[in-house]
Amino acid sequence: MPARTPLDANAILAATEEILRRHGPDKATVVDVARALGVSHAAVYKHFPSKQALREAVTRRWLDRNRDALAVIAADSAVPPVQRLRTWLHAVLAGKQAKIREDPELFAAYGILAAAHSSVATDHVADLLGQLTAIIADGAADGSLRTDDAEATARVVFNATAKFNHLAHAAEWQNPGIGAELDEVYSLLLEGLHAPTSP
Amino acid sequence: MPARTPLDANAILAATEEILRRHGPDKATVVDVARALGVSHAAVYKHFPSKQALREAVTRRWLDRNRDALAVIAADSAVPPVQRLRTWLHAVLAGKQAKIREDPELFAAYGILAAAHSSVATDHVADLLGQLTAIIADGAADGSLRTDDAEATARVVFNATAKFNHLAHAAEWQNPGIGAELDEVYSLLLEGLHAPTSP
DNA sequence: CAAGTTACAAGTTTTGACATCTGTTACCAA
DNA sequence: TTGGTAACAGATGTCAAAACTTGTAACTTG
Repeated sequence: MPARTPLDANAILAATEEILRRHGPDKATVVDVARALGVSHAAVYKHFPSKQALREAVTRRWLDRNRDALAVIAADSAVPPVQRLRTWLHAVLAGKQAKIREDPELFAAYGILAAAHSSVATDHVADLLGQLTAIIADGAADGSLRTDDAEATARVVFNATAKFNHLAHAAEWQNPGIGAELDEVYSLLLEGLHAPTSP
Repeated sequence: MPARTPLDANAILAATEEILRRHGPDKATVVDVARALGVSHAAVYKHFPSKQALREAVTRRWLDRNRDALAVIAADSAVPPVQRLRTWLHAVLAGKQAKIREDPELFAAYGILAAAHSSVATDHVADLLGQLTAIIADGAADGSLRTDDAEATARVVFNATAKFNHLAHAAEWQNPGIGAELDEVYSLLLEGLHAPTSP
């Protein structure tokens, strides 16, 4: 009995996301996904070589949605780079906070998947670093930011704000003061600690 | 049959550490600790009110050893505050890296314990922040560091170096470039990103 | 009475038989 | 050939019974 509706990769990903939301990452099975789609689980294996590949694909889709939302901020040349940097750093944090609030189960699921399949996570970090590099290069171009190497500086800024962008700190993002802490780090990064040599 | 050697809290803590090293945090039982000491498990309960209290005590001892080593660096007034800050930040990282290298099992065990009994962890963070505040206050006093509020600035520096001090990032500390990354963050914190207003 | 013991209730973990899941293969239909 | 099925072996997960762990209490000894 062939399928009524043609099964495509996107439908599988959407169903997987729904199963993940309902069952959590540990209890979500390929059989569950297939049942939700009204097919046998072997049909899913025609589109994805393994359960791991399916999970990676679904994680990548989720991270890419986030990346695209951030890209809009990073590329908004109407906003001065210094302010855009601040907005972008806050948006990275706020986007993840929103995911936690909206759907903690799904967020936890993605957290586990992202940690397990590291190429997905490292690719995402590379995407974000690209956006950050663009903002910093814009600042260097208009003279508002000081840097020798926008890419290297982007890495440093990303490392210095790890508490506000790395999934390992998700528990601390519930704290109401977290946004203010990010602002403080942002300010110190901009201005520096060193006393002026000629006051 | 009373004990030959008098059982004291310190002996229990040392035995617990050994059991933790051998069995890991999930499988280490109070009975194991008592057996290693040649007593019944009820004897251990004469010294510690609960298993949780025993675990906290052993974790606290471990963290305090670290704290004391760092305190020597933080209080070394022979070293200029700016340099002392750099040395201290590296020492926080290096101390934990050394623990991982020496005894990964025990480190993982302590990581789990510290995460579970959060008052132990928050107390330790408060200790470290106290040391960092002292360094920054010294810098403010001799004019080498710029700050309105040494305690607030210490918090910001600690947050900005979370990748190099927070246990959640332990896996990344294996990376050989991690020390260089810390140096880059340290440099950016000192100097700032902003272009000088009057060049 | 200080420092330990044995004995035990309540809760938690291990065990081992059973069920489910993953991934593959051989097959079917448009 | 593309898109599906059914049946299967081996790995993994589940569940109830048995074993162990925690924490307490009543007891023993110098």
